[in-house]
Amino acid sequence: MAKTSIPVKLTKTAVDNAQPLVIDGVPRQRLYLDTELKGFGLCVGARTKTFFTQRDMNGKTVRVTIGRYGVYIVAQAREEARELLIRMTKGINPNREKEQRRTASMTFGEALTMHLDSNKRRSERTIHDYRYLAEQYLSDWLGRPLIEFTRKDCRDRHQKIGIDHGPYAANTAFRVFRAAYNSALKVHEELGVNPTIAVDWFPEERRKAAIPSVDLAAWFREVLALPNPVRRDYLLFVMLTGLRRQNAASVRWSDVDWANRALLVPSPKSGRPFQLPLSDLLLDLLKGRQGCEQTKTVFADSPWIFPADGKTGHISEPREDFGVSFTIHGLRNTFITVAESLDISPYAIKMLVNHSTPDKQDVTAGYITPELERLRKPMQQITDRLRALCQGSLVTRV
DNA sequence: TTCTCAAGCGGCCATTCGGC
DNA sequence: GCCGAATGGCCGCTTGAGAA
Repeated sequence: MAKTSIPVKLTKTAVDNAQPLVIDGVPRQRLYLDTELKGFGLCVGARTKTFFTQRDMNGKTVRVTIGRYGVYIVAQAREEARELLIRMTKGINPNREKEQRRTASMTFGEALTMHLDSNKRRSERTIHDYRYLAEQYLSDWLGRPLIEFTRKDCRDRHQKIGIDHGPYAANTAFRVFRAAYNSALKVHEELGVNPTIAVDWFPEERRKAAIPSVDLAAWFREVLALPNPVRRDYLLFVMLTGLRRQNAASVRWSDVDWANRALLVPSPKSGRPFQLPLSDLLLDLLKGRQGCEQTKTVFADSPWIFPADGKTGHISEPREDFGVSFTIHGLRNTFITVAESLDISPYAIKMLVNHSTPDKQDVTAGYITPELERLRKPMQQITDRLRALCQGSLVTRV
């Protein structure tokens, strides 16, 4: 069997010639142990040659890395090894020392730099925002070692920022601190639990961009006046289904279950395919699309309900010059807002808009057919309310 | 679409273990 | 003290959930 360690006088020539062990064509580490200075050696891997020292301490072998060949020449490594061995003889474990030094010295600023410099791709905007937040709200913490921060420090500072600058500033500033700390924690396990665990986060309102109910009638009139029927029907479809815009844009005729009056959404963001009940108005809309001249002629072979010229073959980001300002996602928010204004359970709303629910992990059941009938009534209620709002008949009551 | 965060995976390397 | 093997951690990469 090939030896994994070889006694040799470590010289430049010996190190240059040192090769890793190769078993079945796979390179494995091989140790070259110096015959001149006991405890000094070279670890040769597939790509690197690393000097080390090794000595038994308290019954266990402690091996300390000196550095890579190329950075160190043999003489420098041997000298370093000699010093390390002297200290190890005195009972000092250099690995423990190294660990403690690293932990004790890394500051919040360094951790933040490490976090932002990591190989994860981040936009310029993100980097700018993180730096701004750290310098704006935690500037006096940047030079402080992470190991010094306590849970009380984090909790108190978060509260103070909240009072001085508002809850959103406090939360975002501490998200930055948390991320930087967690990055450091990947390197320094000794840092322990992230002290932001003690932060009493301020509640945040989810930003919504629903079309105000008073504007819905005007919006509806503008939609009906659109010259392109595909765009017109797409906007109404998003509003009436509450689907995410990509899911709505990519629905196919084969996704429509006419018999069960349902639409299959095969790949929503949640990952779980689900069936959405189709209200009367949605069925009418889809039948209208089927009967449309454009569908029968120009897009006769298209699998898409909202076909378009272009790479995907279906509609993409329609931008219309509307009097009523809105976004496509805002139509989904409008659906949710209207649903919330009705006497519909939060669970049913979550199911309808495909948000995560407590039973989310149950993906083995496939499509959620048992939910379909339970959701049919609330879906019809939402559609009826949206129709009334669009026709302007409920504006004064909502 | 963009971003954070978490988790999984494989390859490689630093460190530890245990027998001699 | 030496030696071979095992272990565990780091790194790069990918994927996916969730939020906005």
